[in-house]
Amino acid sequence: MLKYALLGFLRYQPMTGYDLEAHIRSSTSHFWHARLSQIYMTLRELEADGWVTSTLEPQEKRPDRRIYTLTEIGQAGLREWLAEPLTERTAVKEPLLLKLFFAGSSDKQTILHQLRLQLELHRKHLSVYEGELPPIAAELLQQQPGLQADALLWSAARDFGLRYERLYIEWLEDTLHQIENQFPETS
Amino acid sequence: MLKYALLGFLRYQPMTGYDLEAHIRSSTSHFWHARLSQIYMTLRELEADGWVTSTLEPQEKRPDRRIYTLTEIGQAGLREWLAEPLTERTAVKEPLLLKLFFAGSSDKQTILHQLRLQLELHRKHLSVYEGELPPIAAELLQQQPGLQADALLWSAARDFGLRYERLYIEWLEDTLHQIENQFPETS
DNA sequence: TACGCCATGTAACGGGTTACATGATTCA
DNA sequence: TGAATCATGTAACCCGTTACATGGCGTA
Repeated sequence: MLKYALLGFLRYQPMTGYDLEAHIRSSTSHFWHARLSQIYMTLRELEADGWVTSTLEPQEKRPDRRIYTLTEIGQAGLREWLAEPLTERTAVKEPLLLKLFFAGSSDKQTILHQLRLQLELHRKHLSVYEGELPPIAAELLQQQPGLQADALLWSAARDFGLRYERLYIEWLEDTLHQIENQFPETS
Repeated sequence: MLKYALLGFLRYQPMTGYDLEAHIRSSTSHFWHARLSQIYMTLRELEADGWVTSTLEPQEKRPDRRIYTLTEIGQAGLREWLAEPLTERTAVKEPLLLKLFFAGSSDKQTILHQLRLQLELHRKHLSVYEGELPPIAAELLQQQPGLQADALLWSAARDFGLRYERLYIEWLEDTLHQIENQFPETS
């Protein structure tokens, strides 16, 4: 699926793998992320399949920049993927819940400690998240008018992320209270 | 991580891979799932590491049942994992959001259609979910008293799943309205 | 002086999915 | 008659992570 994220960003403008990573981090990372190494590998594969082409821009005292451009074939591939509906819901995989589920014989304080740590992490994340109006996306909007439709979808995706973080925090708070009050003390 | 789910269930009683799959499906599947093939492979690995042992229970006209039992080493491994806190939040990976994010140049009706399909899937899932009081877990509770602490945690995990589904549905409804009203018609 | 940014990649490994293979029993 | 349940597994593949390798520039 990463390949479609890359194609999606390349539709706006040609870019390097490094640039793509920055775009992903600053705008889709709340629902889709990737490591640089994987981005570089995937770009190679896309090029091998003819979905993108690359040119080398020489640089001194720094590795040459390899700039990727979307081809006709790549555009068609992206369009096809976009048109294809997802016919299943995506299953959740949440390690914290797995651990909590089996923690019945753990020490009460250990469980509370773990949940409080997660609460802290999620609160921090939410506050960062709330503070950002995705800067790279904003830049794109200024450069290219006619992306209002895109902007609407971007904000819908962002909204999901915010709601999710709030849910997570509320659930942690409620669960902490429940465990504080109802979980048996270790005897 | 699957291995800890298997150990977690084996702590209650010895079981076959097939049984474990049923337990997972009926109680953790909303936040952790696995295919049978993966379960069988993982059990082999656990046995090779000495975390479980297995005995063959002969059956006629059906493959023999291989019953797995948790060892001391396995119990210690599980305990250790339970004590280890998760020091990061788990990143979300949601294909629907990725697709939506890049759908700016798609046809309005195509987008609406995809979101409506997801809404249907999530509503169906929620109604099934709300209807189930995990039967296998309930059985365990009857057989083994002293699992009230476990039951509290099970219901907390279940609660997360329910909230998540409700959030997803609300977000889909809101997003559908927004797109219906504000997304430009394809000209 | 040390950390973060820029900029590219390779190699080994891990976890998970899909497809394949077998086949009787039970229930609608 | 056909689908679901019981019951086990193997092999190929795919996606992703971690670790390794290189190294100058700007800034605190």
